[in-house]
Amino acid sequence: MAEDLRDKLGAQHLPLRDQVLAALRTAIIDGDYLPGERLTEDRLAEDFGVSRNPVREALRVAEAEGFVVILPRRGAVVASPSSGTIADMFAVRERLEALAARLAAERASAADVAALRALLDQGREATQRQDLPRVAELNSALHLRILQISGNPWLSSIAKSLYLHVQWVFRLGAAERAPHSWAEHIQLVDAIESGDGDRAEQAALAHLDAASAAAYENAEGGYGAAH
Amino acid sequence: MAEDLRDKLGAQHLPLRDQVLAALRTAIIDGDYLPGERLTEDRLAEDFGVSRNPVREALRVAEAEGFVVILPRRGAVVASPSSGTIADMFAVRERLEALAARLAAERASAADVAALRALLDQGREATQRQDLPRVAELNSALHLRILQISGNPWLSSIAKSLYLHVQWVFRLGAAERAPHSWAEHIQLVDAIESGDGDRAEQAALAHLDAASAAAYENAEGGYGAAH
DNA sequence: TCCGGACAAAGTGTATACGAAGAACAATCT
DNA sequence: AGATTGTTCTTCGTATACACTTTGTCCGGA
Repeated sequence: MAEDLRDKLGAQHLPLRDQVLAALRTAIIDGDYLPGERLTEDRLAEDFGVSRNPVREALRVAEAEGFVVILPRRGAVVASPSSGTIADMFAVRERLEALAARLAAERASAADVAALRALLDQGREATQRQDLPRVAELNSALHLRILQISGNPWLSSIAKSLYLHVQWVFRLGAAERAPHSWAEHIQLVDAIESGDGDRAEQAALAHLDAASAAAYENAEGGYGAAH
Repeated sequence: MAEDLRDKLGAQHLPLRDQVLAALRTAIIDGDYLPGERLTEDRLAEDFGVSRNPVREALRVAEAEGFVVILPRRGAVVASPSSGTIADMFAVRERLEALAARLAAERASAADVAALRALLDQGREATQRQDLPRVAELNSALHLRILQISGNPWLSSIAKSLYLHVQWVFRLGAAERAPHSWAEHIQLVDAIESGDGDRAEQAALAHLDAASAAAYENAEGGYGAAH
């Protein structure tokens, strides 16, 4: 048993615990494991075809990242993001991405800007094709790229983590909302290219405000689970 | 062997891994383990008087928190914060604590303000006594309290983590710089009490700017290690 | 019926041992 | 000297064992 998944995972030469962590994260984000669901070590070990050790190590990190909650002597359960934390997450993201936009504007090379423009083009195209999953993917890619261009590793890693959680909440809320106006993205990249930090920061703030409003409205109904 | 430390740690009923993690963190922050130093599992297990399992789990979390770097098949070494990351950390902290100050101003209860005032008093007193360690401790307590009052768990946990790293860098830089002007703290608490979010945010920014400048100047000489 | 305690089951927390594989370093050989 | 080969250290993953908690169940008695 368990050979099937192990082979699938074991193809690469990454430590198993990292593969388990990645698999666990995506399983949670994709809703395969729902908020409140119990994650016993044995069960996860079997699901991923590994022994308890890699699972345990992955669980500790997942806890630190906020995807699971571990109760002493009781084990792990999938965390339950409440609608309160959506607002909290966006409040933090807004500050962080505004800073990222400013730094990116101040530091972006021509190649950086070109890469952003390329993403913008692909996004426009995907939007026309109504390929929503692809648009969402490009949306993430754009934001992550700006983070990277900012050159601040702390900013980058923290915002990346927040971004994952935002995606998680979105997935749970069934509504696959049409990703927020691509026009805002264009203004943001324009601002970054101009090298004007203030302008870039304002553009980021405006974008995040709009996204936050939409997200909050979308999630208002509640998104199941979470007892 | 190892019974001595185990007894010391095992007094409470927290999972061993958490105790190991806490001990590891403080050991790194206090400079007992220096940047670049190699941390083999066996060695840590012996140092803390536990088996390798809790150590491994603690190491993974410590890696996620940025205190150690794990090289596949090579093991863990204490991370080496460079002077570049000091500036990066302060850039993020500035945004985050500004937000925290604003939220705290908007949400602080009378009891919250009273608690802050109490810390302020103790700080003034400790400053007069020239009890620098105590002042540093109160300084942390004040910032952490404001974070907590902000009521945003994401903000709180992220900033807390950043704060630990800032302390770490400070400890490494031998100079136990006189903690930045307590007067700035008073202005910050005044602003929070007033309930004026803008004013609180400005006060936080001013404080962080000053602290950042001092820290950067202090660390400029370089603080050993960091290859 | 409802309460309370004994009892069993499940699962975590920790320790230990073992084998495989990678990395670093020393010794050896050409 | 330079390349190659071994040796050693250590991580990585597996397996196993066992104590201890928590939880749930069952049963007898008020």
